[in-house]
Amino acid sequence: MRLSRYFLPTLREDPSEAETVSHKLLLRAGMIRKVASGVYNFLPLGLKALKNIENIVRQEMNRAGALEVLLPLVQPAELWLETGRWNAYGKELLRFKDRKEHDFCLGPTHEEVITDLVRRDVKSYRQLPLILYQIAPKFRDEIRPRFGLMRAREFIMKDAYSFDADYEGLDKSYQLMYETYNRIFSACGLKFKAVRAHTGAIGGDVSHEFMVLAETGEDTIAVCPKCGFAENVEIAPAISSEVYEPEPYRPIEKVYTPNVRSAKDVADYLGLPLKKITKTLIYIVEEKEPVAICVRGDHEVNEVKLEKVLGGKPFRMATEEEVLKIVGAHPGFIGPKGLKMKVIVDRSLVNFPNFVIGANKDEYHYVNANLNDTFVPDLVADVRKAVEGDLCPECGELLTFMKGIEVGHIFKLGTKYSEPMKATFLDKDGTEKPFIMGCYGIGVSRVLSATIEQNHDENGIIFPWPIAPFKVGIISFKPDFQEKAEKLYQELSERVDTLIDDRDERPGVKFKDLDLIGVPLQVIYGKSFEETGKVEIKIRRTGERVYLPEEEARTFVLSFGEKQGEESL
RNA sequence: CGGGGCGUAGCUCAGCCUGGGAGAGCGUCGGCUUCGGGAGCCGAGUGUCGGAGGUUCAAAUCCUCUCGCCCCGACCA
Repeated sequence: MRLSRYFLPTLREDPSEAETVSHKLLLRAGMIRKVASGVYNFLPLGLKALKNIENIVRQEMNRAGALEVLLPLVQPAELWLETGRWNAYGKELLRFKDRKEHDFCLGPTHEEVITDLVRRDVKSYRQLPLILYQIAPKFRDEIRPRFGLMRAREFIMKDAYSFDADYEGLDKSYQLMYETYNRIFSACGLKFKAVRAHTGAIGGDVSHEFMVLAETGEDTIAVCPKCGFAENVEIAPAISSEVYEPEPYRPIEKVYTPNVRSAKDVADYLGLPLKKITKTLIYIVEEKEPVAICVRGDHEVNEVKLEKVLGGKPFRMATEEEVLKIVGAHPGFIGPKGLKMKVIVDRSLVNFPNFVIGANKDEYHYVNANLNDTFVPDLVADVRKAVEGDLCPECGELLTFMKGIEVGHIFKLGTKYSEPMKATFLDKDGTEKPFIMGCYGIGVSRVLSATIEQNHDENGIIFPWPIAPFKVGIISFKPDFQEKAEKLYQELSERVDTLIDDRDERPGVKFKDLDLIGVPLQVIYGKSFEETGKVEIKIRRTGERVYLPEEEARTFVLSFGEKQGEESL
């Protein structure tokens, strides 16, 4: 591509609307432009990168035997009524009426549509297993779209659905997709981790998330450096490495603690370590029964675990008013002693000597509380989030924590959709059975964001070779070199996406733009070519420069690409 | 949904407190010079000051309403 004929509106300054690196760089590199909150245009450069990701995904899905389809963005309410999600799905589901006053929605996901498709035309176990996928826009009316493509309302997703005759088949399909996802993200040249995860609203019992590792990730994952254990902290068991030293028994004592509501305030006020101050949180289960949860001041309640402990019943945290009404004291002064409700304590309080609890009276706490002495809990359970210093539940090694961006999620659905939608087939034994389903998503446009979060420096994007919209950029500084640069451009263009900056711009501008848009290799016809006849090749990622005669430069570029391709597989 | 902030040239932003001429830098267009890291000089164009209403002799500026965008939070006490 000739830059003089390309549409590449790069920005020198950070747009004021962007906060995160990937958002800023996507805008500055002229890859995307905002149309509305959480809704974006893809410009030629951005689309090219997106297509590269899509094609990697497509290639690997096809290799796995999945078949590509295209499902509609607009979906009728009828299908969603069948599964009950028309009402169950919140405001994220954008609903509207057509001219005939029929209800429709924009598809945030496609389980209903695909299940409908398959139930109409798949009738026999002989047609199974079947994996269908699409790469298409989705719309979710997010509460708060943010970070550019990271959490957009309209975004590109690859979603796949597997249909099997039995659970053994589902296990196989799931395993196949798990391996395919590993191939996909490797082929993209990303550093990532597959972790066990919470199944969430989509349901099912097993799920894995694929996390691109980046400091700015919104998820935290716990990884064991020894045995390979990896889980989202949303579900990771919390096993403390701490051993509590026994302390002499001290009688419980009520102390005056004015205006200290947070655990940290109480710790500072009493001159005790934060962990000695326990927090008691009041939850309302099924909108009627209050339940108290007790954790150490340096720990946090994990609501995913809590949900399990509470038997999957719906619950929420009590409001300040409710706490006052039920307990008679404000949040911050709540404690388990004398509470007239079910009390669940985190197991980190077992054998924890002489801790502090709220006194259920404003401005007062108890010190020297002890489990089973000061109060007897109804249940001791793991209800906290795992933290630094906790141990691997499988091998006992210290866990490592890292941040990740969720780019893929795979689920076993079972019959969650096939049953209510009466999607059945005739099995070998002549009986009618619901399909056993799985679903597998990749946030394609989010992968682009995540790629940039993981691969950038102060000068701009550093695209991994497979995703780079252009692999090579050619710059020449003297009119005399133009012809030679042009010839190399022609040759390289036959093999890889090549950009030649033929604009009448100053060198600085050309360098800055090539750096900004993340072209992996820059071929420069400048000083070195004039003096020695060798072109200069700059490797964007390392800043390394090599000087080669033109012939060798050509093979260098091509073999560089192949090498990158191999490394990423 | 709660809180905060912003909306002025294509972009980044000043001007608003304390009412009176709509501005700067970058970009764009023309010219000269320059040519290895977002050059210099000369010249040119550039605006419903988000929108509506109000106060006033006079509103980007004060008041009311409204729309849009961004950030933080959505109860970890």
